[in-house]
Amino acid sequence: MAQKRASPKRERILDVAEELFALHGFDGVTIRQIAAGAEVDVALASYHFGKKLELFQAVFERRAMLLNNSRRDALHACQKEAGKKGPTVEQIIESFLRPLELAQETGDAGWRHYLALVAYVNNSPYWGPRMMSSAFDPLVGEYIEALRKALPKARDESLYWCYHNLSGALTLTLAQTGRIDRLSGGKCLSSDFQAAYDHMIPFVAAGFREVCNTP
Amino acid sequence: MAQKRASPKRERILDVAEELFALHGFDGVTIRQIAAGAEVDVALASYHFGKKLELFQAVFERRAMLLNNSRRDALHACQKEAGKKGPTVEQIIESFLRPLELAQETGDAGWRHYLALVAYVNNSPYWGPRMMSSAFDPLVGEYIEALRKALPKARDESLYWCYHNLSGALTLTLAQTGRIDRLSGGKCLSSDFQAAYDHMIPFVAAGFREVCNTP
DNA sequence: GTCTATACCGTGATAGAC
DNA sequence: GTCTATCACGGTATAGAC
Repeated sequence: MAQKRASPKRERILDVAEELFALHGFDGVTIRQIAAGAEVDVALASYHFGKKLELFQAVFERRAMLLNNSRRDALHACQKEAGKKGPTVEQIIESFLRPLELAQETGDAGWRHYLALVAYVNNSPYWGPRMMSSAFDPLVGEYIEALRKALPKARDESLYWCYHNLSGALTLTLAQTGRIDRLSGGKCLSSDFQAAYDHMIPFVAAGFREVCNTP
Repeated sequence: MAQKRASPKRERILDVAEELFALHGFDGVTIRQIAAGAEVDVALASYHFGKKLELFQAVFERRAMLLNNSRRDALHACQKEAGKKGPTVEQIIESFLRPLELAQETGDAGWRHYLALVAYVNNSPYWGPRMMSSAFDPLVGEYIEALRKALPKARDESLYWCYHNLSGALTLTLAQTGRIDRLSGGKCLSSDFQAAYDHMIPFVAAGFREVCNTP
């Protein structure tokens, strides 16, 4: 059933599937739409990936490791730079979010689509528990530990709920719904990631401090 | 094609559709599943609601007005209580969130499902722009105005981005994905709405102050 | 007016021939 | 790797029972 090596058509299937799944969800997309978008025969998707679900998982996993790596690098870099006293809350949040901004602002639209797909999965009561934890929670655990060090008085529950708030704000940003465009009458744009993170980082850091600086 | 009066089967269709749409999204649910869940004939859904899309909209709209009303009441109550100087950021956020907690903690599971559906819609790049703005943005505008009064130095963009962060944190809470349960090793529960809002309110209020107290 | 049984017809996932 | 056939399922319309 197909090797894992990169063939151009195989990659095109993944690219198109990524975009369509991000926009319409797993059930809102048909193999035929994907095949048409990639300009390949319907059957080639099953040839390379097997069932529709397996294609979905392949799309989800393709960039997960890359993302985890660049985040881990950013976290370790800021820890190294901060020395023994450890990084501040802002620095930690920054190292969590900026790798996403970098990915989104590559010319490669694929990263934007992929991150919208992660938003879909993370917010889904069906897919969330099935796919998010295994792919991302190990590294999130490292972030929580770094935050605990920066906020030594924090209760565990507070740390997790604050992370939950961060994750939610981030998820809505990744989803690219354009709602803020309308609400603000065009003053803010969903596509303006830099503005999103510039506002999110101090917002979230202040939230962590407020909630986690009391034992 | 049917009047709007309440018939028991009609309500059951709405209830089941609400739950299934919230869990699986529009395309992940079939009319037949809904009919089976409601123990009615397949054709009854089209009899009462017409096309699948219209059923979806009927579900979405059924509780939207009720929700807006209880929020508006809460906002006006806190404004009245605060007098001429106006309510604090905390009080405004509280009046935005607590009505949801009340709804979720009714015995009526319908409200939990409905709010999970709102989370699905709000986070969807497809449905979000089509359904959220018309239903909820007018009242959100009132909230923004109240916040502007409490944060007179704020730039417009900052207010909107902060609201976006609030909306994201809230959305993930409404979605009930159970991810925090795993991540925290059971210390926090998606189903514990009181804990969620108790942590969200100070978190968000501090974020607004941090980002919006500079011109 | 409310509801059921059934039929229609398009579409989708997938297997198997080539 | 590609093309085609299969077969189940889904949305919806219709006819008529209660």
